[in-house]
Formats: sequence, C-alpha cells, structure tokens
Amino acid sequence: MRGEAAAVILPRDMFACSAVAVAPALLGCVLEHDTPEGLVAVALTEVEAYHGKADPASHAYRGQTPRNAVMFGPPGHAYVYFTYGMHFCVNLVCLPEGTASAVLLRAGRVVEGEDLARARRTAPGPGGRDLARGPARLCQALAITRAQNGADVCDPASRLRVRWPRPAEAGGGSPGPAKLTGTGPMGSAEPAGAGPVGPAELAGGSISHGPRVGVSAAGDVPWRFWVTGDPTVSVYRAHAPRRARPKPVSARAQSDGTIPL
DNA sequence: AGAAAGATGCCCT
DNA sequence: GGGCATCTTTCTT
Repeated sequence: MRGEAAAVILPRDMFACSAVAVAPALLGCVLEHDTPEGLVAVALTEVEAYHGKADPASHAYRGQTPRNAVMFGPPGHAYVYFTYGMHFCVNLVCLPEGTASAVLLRAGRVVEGEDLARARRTAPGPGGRDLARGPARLCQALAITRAQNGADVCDPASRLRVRWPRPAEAGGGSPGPAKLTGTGPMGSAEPAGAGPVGPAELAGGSISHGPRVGVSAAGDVPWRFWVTGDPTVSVYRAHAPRRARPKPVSARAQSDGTIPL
C-alpha cells in the first residue's frame, strides 16, 4: 500500500476545552493501540464527559489521589483505571494541568485489526458489533491496561494514540482536523458545540446525547454523547446499587460458626 | 483495620 | 431482570 497518507494525530489543542465540549468532537476519531501482537484501531461511537472537581460523578470530585493523578495532569493523556476487580476503563484528559476534566471512552467500532480484537475478546457478539461496545470491552479489544495509564495519545511515537479517521473510516469526506473554535475560558462547563468540531459532525452524522451510564450522582446531566443509531453504542443502564454481600452470620462468629457469649 | 461501593460484563432464569 | 465475579480505593472506626 504505497501512497497511504500518514496518520493525522489529533493536536493537543483538541483537548484544550472542557470535557463537555471535547466529548462530542471525539466521536468518529480513531483510537489505536500498536502492540507486539499487532495493531487494533476503533472509531469512537460513544463517550462521556466528566467535569473534574465540579462533577460529583467524577473520580476527581474529592480531589487528587494517587489513582486519579493523571486526570490532574496535562491534556491529551490517557487516564486508565481498574474497576470491579477485573475491568479497565480509559479516559482522555482535557484542560490544562491542574484541572481534572476527562472524557470516558465508552464504545467504538473496530476499523483495523479485527481478528486480533476478536481473539482478545472472549465472547464477541455477532458481526463484531460487541467487540468494543462498553468501556471495559473497548479496553479489552485494544489491550489497554494499567500499563497505558498516563500515555500521551497526542504523541505520534506513542503506542496508544488518537488520530483523525481516514476517508473510508469516516464514511465520507474527511478533510482532517477542522479549525478549532471555542478554546475559550476553561474551568467551566460549556455547552456542546462550543468546542472543537469532530469527524462525526463533519461527516454529516447525527450526534445524540443523554444521561451518563451507571452513575449514582448527577444522573440528570446529559453528558453522554453517541453517534445516533450506531449499533456499536452500548445500551443505557441506570445506576443500580448492588446489594451488599451477605455478611457472615455474625461479625463475632468464629470460622466454625461459633459465636462467643 | 475494616468495610462499602464502584464510570462493568457475563451468565443464568 | 438479577446475581455474581473479584480487587482497588477511599471513607469510617
């Protein structure tokens, strides 16, 4: 394949706005992870914005900790966290160092390395639709783990990076990153549309938005964005607290069940 | 030190 | 639709 255009990595400016503005612009952009096994790339179809210390649902709400430190760092880096004892999820950090805005990548359509993605996924659904549907599945398909926490996705030399889609991947004309608009005041939530323009919009696709999935706080804020009608978008699920695991018969019970008088 | 909840996914009924 | 796997972080004694 000679003459294939070099990948257009997203400029760091793309992440200069708040997550609420950046999130819709990321729809259609391609996240790719180059590993010794091969390369897998997904075009993002569903994302969620988390607005740092002002957002009760954000990991950063209660301030900086060792876990969420990357969120407080410079924009354009990946914040990867481990949850439920078995899953990884990946965010892209927005706003300058010191703030903690980030976009959770919830789903994508595999556009490259589908066989490898399928091999990594234990239970891929029909047609590959489920290969990267859901934040943990997306990480599994791309082999994103703790090792990628802090990775600079704006560095062309990075194994984990985000690029503009190629024309065939965008489903139409895809001229490259549009001029950035609304790189305005930071630290406050801006209405969607005030930020960068993304591939999904430029390709004429429609973007939907609604409440975020599985969050217990600020469930009314419509900060989830997805490509309207795309089959790879995950199903909405409201936050449902799991019942506490049945405790031992008594906290004072001994291993054989005896309870001291 | 201990516990409770978690930005989930899978399997079962 | 509901239970469960499984471990880390963070908040409460």
